[in-house]
Amino acid sequence: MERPLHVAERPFHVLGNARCLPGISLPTHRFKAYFNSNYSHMDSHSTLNYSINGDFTGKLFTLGSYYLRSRLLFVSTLRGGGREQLKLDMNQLPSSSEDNEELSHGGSAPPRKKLRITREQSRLLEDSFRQNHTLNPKQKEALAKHLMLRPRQIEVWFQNRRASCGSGRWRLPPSSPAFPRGGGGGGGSFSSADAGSSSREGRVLVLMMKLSAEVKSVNSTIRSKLKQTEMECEYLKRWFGSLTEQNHRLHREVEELRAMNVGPPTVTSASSLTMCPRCERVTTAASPSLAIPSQKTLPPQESEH
DNA sequence: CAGTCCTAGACACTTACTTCA
DNA sequence: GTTGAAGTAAGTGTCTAGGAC
Repeated sequence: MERPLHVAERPFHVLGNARCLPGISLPTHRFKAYFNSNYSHMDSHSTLNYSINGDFTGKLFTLGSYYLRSRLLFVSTLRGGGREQLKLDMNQLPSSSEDNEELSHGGSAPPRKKLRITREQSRLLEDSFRQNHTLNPKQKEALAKHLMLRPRQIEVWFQNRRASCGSGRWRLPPSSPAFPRGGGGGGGSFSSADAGSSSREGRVLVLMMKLSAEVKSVNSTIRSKLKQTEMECEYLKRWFGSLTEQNHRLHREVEELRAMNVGPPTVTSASSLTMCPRCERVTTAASPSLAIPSQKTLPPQESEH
């Protein structure tokens, strides 16, 4: 069943964007990333041939789009001018025992499991990161093989690692130590190679300046958030004061009405109340001017004081 | 050569899982 | 045992460079 396809056949040529499909959809490169990540032991082209049968093989050119839901691959094709959707059950793919284990969840998306990278893996990744903050595909593949991880996991680790040391806005020199992270992993110590460097002081100085700038930035963020919280607190205090005052006023009115002793209170029957669907105000049919603000009424604005 | 389409990689932001106090 | 915070693997949306046509 499996046969290598000529490159010119371009089985994954997408005529439309996968995003045009409803539900969970993947653009092409994401689908490939997913496939390579989870089915790296198989060739994606031949897998499609295997799964969809020989009849479909000839139609691979006309793939419209595809998307994944759980482990189901939906392939939208363009046959005879009309759209047709094929459902490819990945459960039927020849897969490893690990995959089969994951797939035994009755079709629903399995709970997201979190991989914990071992210390040794982390150390090697840190070493690699220290040498280069980005990986080319070959390096990624080699590292993945060496660490017994999926290439996608290496990719994600490097992305997160870059993000954790300055969001990629600035880069450490290739031989500089990575930032130490909470909980360790040994990322913060100099290697023997660094110790022998003649420009070590200079790099340390640069690193300290960058750290200082980062600290200033973080402090600034904290200050602005604190300021915002203070303003919100002040606002809520004023609102509370306003409501308290309103409450007192209403109590006084009730007392005054009781003092007037105007006979039995006239209770408005529920049937005579109407609610405006737009402003959600409850009014009586007789006196729409006595509108009662609903609970969704916004708190008083700054300008009201 | 310019324009268009597609791919793949990167980043920012977010979510969700795990660990630990 | 429970809970909340912190750390972090992974998901998602978007942008961009580069190659093919």
